[in-house]
Amino acid sequence: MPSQLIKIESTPDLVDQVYRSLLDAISDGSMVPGARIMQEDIAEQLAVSRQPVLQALRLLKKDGFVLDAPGRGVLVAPLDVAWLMQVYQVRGALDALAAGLAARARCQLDPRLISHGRAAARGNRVKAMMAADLQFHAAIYAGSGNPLIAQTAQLHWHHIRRAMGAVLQVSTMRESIWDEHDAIAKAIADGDEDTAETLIREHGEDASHNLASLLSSALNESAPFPGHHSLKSLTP
Amino acid sequence: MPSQLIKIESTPDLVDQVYRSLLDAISDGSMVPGARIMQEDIAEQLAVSRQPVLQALRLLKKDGFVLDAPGRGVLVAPLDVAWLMQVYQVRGALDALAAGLAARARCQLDPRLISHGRAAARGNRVKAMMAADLQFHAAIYAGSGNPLIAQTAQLHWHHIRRAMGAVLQVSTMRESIWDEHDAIAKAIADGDEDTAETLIREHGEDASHNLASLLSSALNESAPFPGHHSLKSLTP
DNA sequence: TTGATGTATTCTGTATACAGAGTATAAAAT
DNA sequence: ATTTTATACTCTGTATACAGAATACATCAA
Repeated sequence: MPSQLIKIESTPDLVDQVYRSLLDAISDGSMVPGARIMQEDIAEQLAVSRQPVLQALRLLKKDGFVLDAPGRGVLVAPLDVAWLMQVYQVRGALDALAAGLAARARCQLDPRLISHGRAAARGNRVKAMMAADLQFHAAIYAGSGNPLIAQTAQLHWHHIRRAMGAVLQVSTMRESIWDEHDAIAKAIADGDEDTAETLIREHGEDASHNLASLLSSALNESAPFPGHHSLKSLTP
Repeated sequence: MPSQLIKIESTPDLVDQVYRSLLDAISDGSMVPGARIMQEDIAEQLAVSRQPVLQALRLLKKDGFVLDAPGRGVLVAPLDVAWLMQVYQVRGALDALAAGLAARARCQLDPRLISHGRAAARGNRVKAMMAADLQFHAAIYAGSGNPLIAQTAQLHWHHIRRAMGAVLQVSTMRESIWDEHDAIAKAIADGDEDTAETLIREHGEDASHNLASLLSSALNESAPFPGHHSLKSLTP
């Protein structure tokens, strides 16, 4: 018998790679909301044929990141405050569910999530803040024991990330959210379902209102400037 | 100015049509759980090329209706009680959210939904019962004013429909659920958010437990019999 | 008869080719 | 100069063609 062999991981599918590349580019704002997407351009930039691009675009359409523009292919979905609020509502419900389940399981979240989060909040790198925030919430999803929650909410986070990137205000990520996170983690560890659900619900509503006001004012003043398509290459 | 013209509806996309056809076939059980899917077969049955089939399968994979079978394409997702429970959990949260929002809007559900539901429950056509059930819940989604809820939950209903079809027991749909529906509708109309959420939550948990026990016993006894692929034609 | 190895088949994923729909441009008429 | 019409171009969706990977079968050896 040969010594332990490392299992080979599944084929990196071109469609998946294109999907991720586009999702990233849209989420981080390098593909401007409202910009028209041309399959051939994307295909050329990523050095693949139009086929995988076509399929990836269809997946993104299902997720709401691109919209049909009947006569002229697809568009990067414009930022829409109403839509964002709907996303927040659903994510709030999922967060509450996950927090309750995690509390029932008396899940111990890694304390470093919070300390790292505080550190990021003290800095001024918005991306790091958002990443830490997501990591904390993702830990709750994982702790819920229901992978469907994470799968669904993960997509919502991309929408939120996009909106946050649009309002590049550092204030969006005030440090106090980590006090809230701390309280939530404690409630979960104590197995206090009701408190965990209530806290995370309020937490989500705060974030929602906060982003709504920032975004709606930002959308009104900013004149949208034309596309600066730039995708990361598939082969890093 | 020409007189009112009826707007022409968007192109019936082949991919969408294949997607719906497959989703229907999987949901109603005519494509057996665990059966292997061959693109060429599907393409031939629907009289299209493999291309739209390929894309539709990828969408279905994202939804969890088909699974990757690394070396051999895709499989109709086997019925899995644990997975179903997770679906029910998420749907429960969405239902509660929708019911609360609908109550806040003091939404008046069409009373015929319930009377028709009772009529169906007295009959013995399982499909009609499930349809009435879905219609009631869909009305709540619509009443919530948040289309994202409906979009997400709708997929879950297909999973549930599939599981219900597998346990063809009429008892699954006892008439008493329409008493529960009635109470929920009243709470919504009265604007009583808490009651509506609580009632629909219990309602969902009952259904979940009910289906879980039926399904797990059914899965243990039934010897799965080989595929009887049969798809509805694209052009009816 | 059982096991292993080589070959052929099958099926998927990607690329290329083709046809149709729509838009924009240019030319012509008022 | 403005409006209308015709032509060319662009881009999408679908079909076909191609190459690689995996499986199943058959052949051969023990």
